[in-house]
Formats: sequence, structure tokens, C-alpha cells
Amino acid sequence: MITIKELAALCGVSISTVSRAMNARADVNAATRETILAAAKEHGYVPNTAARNLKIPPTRTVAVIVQGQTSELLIKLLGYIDEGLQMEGYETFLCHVSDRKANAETIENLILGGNYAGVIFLGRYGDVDGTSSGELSHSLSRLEVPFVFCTTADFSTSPKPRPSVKVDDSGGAGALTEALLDLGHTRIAYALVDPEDSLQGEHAWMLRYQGYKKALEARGLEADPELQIPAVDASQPYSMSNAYESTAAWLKTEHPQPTAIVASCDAVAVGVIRALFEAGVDVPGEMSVTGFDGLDFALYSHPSIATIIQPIEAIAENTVSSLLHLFEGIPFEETRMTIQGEMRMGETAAAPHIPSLADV
Amino acid sequence: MITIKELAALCGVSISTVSRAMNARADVNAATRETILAAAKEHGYVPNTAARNLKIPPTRTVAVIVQGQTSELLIKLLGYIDEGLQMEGYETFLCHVSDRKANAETIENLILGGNYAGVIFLGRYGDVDGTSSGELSHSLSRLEVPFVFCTTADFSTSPKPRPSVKVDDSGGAGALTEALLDLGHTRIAYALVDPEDSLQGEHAWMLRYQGYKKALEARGLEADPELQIPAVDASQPYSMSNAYESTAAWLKTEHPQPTAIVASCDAVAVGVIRALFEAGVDVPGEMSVTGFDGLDFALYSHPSIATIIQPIEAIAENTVSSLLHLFEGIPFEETRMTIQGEMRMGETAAAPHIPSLADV
DNA sequence: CTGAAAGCGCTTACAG
DNA sequence: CTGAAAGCGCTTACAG
Repeated sequence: MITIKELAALCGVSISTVSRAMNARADVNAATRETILAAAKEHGYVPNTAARNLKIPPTRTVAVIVQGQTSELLIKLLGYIDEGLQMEGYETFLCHVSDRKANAETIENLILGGNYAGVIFLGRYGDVDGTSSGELSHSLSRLEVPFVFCTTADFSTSPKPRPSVKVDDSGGAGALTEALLDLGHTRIAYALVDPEDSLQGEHAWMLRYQGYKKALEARGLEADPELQIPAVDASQPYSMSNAYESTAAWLKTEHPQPTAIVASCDAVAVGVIRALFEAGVDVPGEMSVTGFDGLDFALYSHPSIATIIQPIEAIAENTVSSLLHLFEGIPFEETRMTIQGEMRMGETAAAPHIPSLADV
Repeated sequence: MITIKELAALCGVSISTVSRAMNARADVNAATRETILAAAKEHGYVPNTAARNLKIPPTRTVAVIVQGQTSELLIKLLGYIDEGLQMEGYETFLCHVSDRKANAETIENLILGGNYAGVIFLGRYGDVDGTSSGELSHSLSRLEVPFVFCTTADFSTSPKPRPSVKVDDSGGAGALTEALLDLGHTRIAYALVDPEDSLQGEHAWMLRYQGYKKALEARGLEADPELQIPAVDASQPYSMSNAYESTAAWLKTEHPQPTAIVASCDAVAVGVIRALFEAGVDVPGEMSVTGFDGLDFALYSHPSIATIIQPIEAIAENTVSSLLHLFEGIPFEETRMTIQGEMRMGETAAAPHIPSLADV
């Protein structure tokens, strides 16, 4: 808590000299520098960043803003982004914003207050219900700081959307659905759908659902409303526990019997599979299940889950290069970039069970 | 990027008045305030936080510093901490520091630069190898900011350790081991041990290992060196993939056959189980496996993993109250708090398989 | 190589 | 209710 002034007094030099020594400037007498550095260490002097930020030009620091729940996915993505940025000489500073505080003011304060070279939005941003997302997008679009969206699109109504990089949600879910169709499934359920239908069309969850629907339609089938498993708790529609509860509840209702379930993500798939197990339904013997994301537990659990593995490295690389392009003023031609994930059929998808005489 | 000066000029008032309006002070003419606020909105004026921090006294904001990998556990913990702090009128600001940058300078800058009321270290801090951890601890112990450790202890050699709140790692691992012993197991392996043995004694991983050893010793058994599964990749000894690789490799070596494996955490347990499955070993029929943490996938996967569920709410509550005590200058009697987790036997632990004639 | 001085953008007594 | 002024802790031309 000592200031530059006090340290200068302690060393018997001017604050200018202390500042130079602390910033490793060349134009300081070596002996003076040593004295100052030693004193700084001894007294625990650390330059106040707030004061420093006031003076120095935009730093080589990129703020990565993550909102709400972090996930294995976002953490890995962050690692690669950090790595990529570092290779270009940039530092990464991660700012986490709780959903509750994900409003325009907080975000703006964060960005404007931080003196960053650029900003990356990782994961979702703004309210799920979109109420203040609009406001946030509006104020974001006015910011002069270069920023790109990673894993989410730019939901603002701005005529010039910011660059965004994400997996092909719709295509991935479609590919999984197609794979199930190819295996011979025709009654394919979806888990989970939001009974209140509050999601915007651009959100990953919505896109995955649409991918599922489109794949069915491409084969002349349609998504049976009775095969859409509704979320019991609409507030956290994609948690493992909610998937379990919702599926368990749904299994007790009257509905046509599906032979496969497309889950919106790996966590939901695990919950679904658990509910099926407890209901005595064998996976994949009696029911195939697919997930999405390719998280560790999806790949290593037994049975391993049929899923789309997010192209984490490619997403990170393109996020970084988009930002670098922005720094250099190069207009980025492909504003909304969508990258194909890798399908892994795992052990939860198989041909549908054909009832034989033995079952009767 | 407009400043208070420019906004003042735009509105035809002094910067003092703008400042007052922005800070919702009562002593501003209502009409003036409206004009200013409207102009601020229109021009996207946001007070520069760096400049602001320079002037205002310590805020009601608590910085939560998370280092390296975030996990489901830390995220849930963060949620409860945030909630608890908010009830007391504090805001939470999460700062993520990559392992690479977890040095004294970065952390100090963060804390000193932020003007926080207090700091919570969530998860681990400092280098795993302890090289610069010492330096970090040293400089931390000098900081006047109140701070507490959550999920980790204060590793500094300071004579007055800072408050810390965490699960009883040793006791939990011991309880699981005892439960296995009670089931009749006698050859119990441990996954994973660090072949380079670089961990300090206070780390959670070390404590869990010690709990396992102590439980064996209490029954007159000892940890067979041949039953300690070494980590193939020492750099990430507790990842799911490394647990899988390490166990798969170990299963091919010559060693006494255990009937149970105590894993250091749920993620490791999943990797272990996968390796066992691929080697044709049935869990829990031929091998019992336990985890630690009580993560969603441990509880919902099938078979569900025998584990210790971290007392997340209690840890969060005590972390918050420790910090509040520090704020009030109340000496906190129980400096190092350790909370019991809840044991859940799940579906991966059973009595050892007794070879019968049928097996021969 | 070093110091005095200006100024970053803000807040807040202090006068009016 | 409002403005001029001081000052938060720093950095950086500008002189020496």
C-alpha cells in the first residue's frame, strides 16, 4: 500500500526515477535501479494499476469476458485462446460476469475501464430472455474497442455484426440425427425443449434443435410434438440434473415410444441415459442417445456418448485471428464463422431394436 | 471513449456536475441530471473506472481469484459465494489467472490495482512446484487487504496463516478407504500418484493420498507400492484422459491384483473405470472404484461413482463469514477450517469378488 | 542519467 | 444547486 511518492522519499530519488526503474527503462543508472527495486521489494511496493492505466496507451492485453457458468469447453477454449494471443505478444485477462450482472453497465464499465486492446466474448452474453440483451448489444455496438464473439454469435441488430466464431450447431445436430436415421431409427425424440419457448433463434440451443428438425424433414419425417421432452425446470434447461428429472417425468407420461433421443448436449445426454437406466431401458439396446460437445466425460464414460466434438482449437485460432485482423483494421470478410465439429458415434447409438418373437 | 470533460462541454455544465449526476448524488437539479444522463446515454459516456478507482475509497467489491482450470466445483462454489456476499451488500468480481501468470507480480497487481474490499482465493494458487509459490505467499502475506483461501489452505510459511476453508480431504479419502475395507477389500490400489512426487504436503491431492494410507494403516495394512498407479503424464496428473492412459498402461504391467481402486477425484475415477472396462474388468463386480468431489457426472453416470460429495454450500458460507470477520477486525479463531463431505456409495463399490468354482 | 512539471479522468470538499 | 480547484498515483516529454 506504499505509493511511488513514499518509495521515492525512501530511496532519496524523484518519483520519475522510481517510475523509470519500475518500468525497466534503460535510462536509469544501474546502481540506482537496484536500490529502488530492492526497496520496492522490501516494502512491497506495487505500482497502482488504476493510476497506471490512466497514463499508458492501450495495453497489449485482451479481455476475455465469460458470463455465467463456465464449462470444461470454455476453459479449454480459453487455454488455446490465451496461447494463441500470447504468441502474438498479447496478454489475456479473463473477466467473469455473473448472469445477474450481465447488463450493459457492468460490461461497459469492464471494457472501458480496463484499457484493453480488444475484447473476446466467450460463451453467451446478455440475458437469456433478451430483455437487456438488446440494451447490451446496443451499447456494445457503439464501443470502439475491437471485439469478437466466440462460441456465440453477435445478437445485436447492428447492420454490421461483429465477427463471431462458433461450431456449426445446426449442422452438428443435423448430422447426428441423420446418423440415427441411417441406422434405421424413425421415431427420434429430442431432449430438452423449453416449454416456455423463450430462446432466441440464434442461440446454440435453438440452432441444435433446428438442426434436428431439419434433418427429419429432409427425410420426409417431422418432429413429433409428443417426442419433444420438455424441461421440468425451465430456468436451467441444460443441466444434467434437470435432464434426468425431465426425462424421468416424461417417461411416465403417455407418448409414442421413440427408439432414439437426440440430446442438446453431453450433460443432457448423461441425465437422459441415467433416467433411461433407472426405468430399465437399455442404451443402446433399446434406445440410442446422442449428445453434443465432446466433453471428457462423454468420451470416457461407459457407454461413451455419440456426440459432436467441438473443434476447440480451430475455434480458438479463428477467434484470435479475427481479433488480430480487427487490430490491423483489415475488414474480416467472413463475419460469422461456423466450424464443423467432428462426429464420434460412441457406444450409445446403434440400430433400433427390432422386436422379435423372443420378446413377446 | 468520450470523457467527462467532453460531456460537460456538450451539456454546458461543469465536470463536477456531470460527476454528481453520474453518481446519482442528490444535490443536482433534477432537470440538469436528466439532460446529463440523456447525453451520456446518447454519446455512450461511461466513467473511466481506472480514474474512478483512483479517487473512491475501497469499494464493496470482493475479488475472487481463480487460477488455472476452473471446474464444476469451483463454479458452483462461486455461485454460492457470490450469493452470500451479495446478501451482505458486497459485489463479487472474478479474476482468472492462468497458471502461467500465477506469479507474485500478476496477483499483486490484480489485488492492489483493483481497490477491493477483500480477496478470496478459489481453488489453488501459485505454482504447483512451489518455486514461485513461496515468493507469492511471501508477498501475499504482506498485503493489507483481507483475504481468505477457499478450497485450498494458506501455504505461506507465515506464522499467522490466513483463514482457509476446505473439505476434509484426508478424512474423506480415509472414509472411502474404510468403507472399502468394511466391504472386505484388502488389496486396495490408489490412482494416481505423482511419480515425481513434487506435490507439497498440504495440497488436496496429497491429503487425499495420505487419508487413504492412514486408513489402511489403521487396519494394520499398508499401501503396497506396487498398487500405486503412477501418472503417465505428470504435468496433468488429475485429468480424466491421463487417468485413463495411466490405468490402461498400469493394467498391462506385472503387479498384485487389487480388488478396489481409490481414485483421487471423480474425473480420475471415470478414466480408471474406462480403462478397466476396455480391459474387460467389470465394475463393481470384479473391481470397486471410488472417486472424490461429487460432481454431476459422478452422481448421474451409470454406474454412479462411490464418492465424497464436497460440502459446497457450507464451504461457501464459511468462506464468506471468514471474510466478513476479517472486515470487522474480529480475529477468526478457527483459522484453518476443514469441513466433512458426505459419502455416497454409488454403484461402483461392492464386496470383493470371491472366486468360486464357476470361475475356474 | 535525473528532476520538476504537466496531465491522464475522475471525485469531492470548499466556496459560492 | 453549481463551479473552480485540489489531488488520487502514476508516466512521460522537457529540460538540464
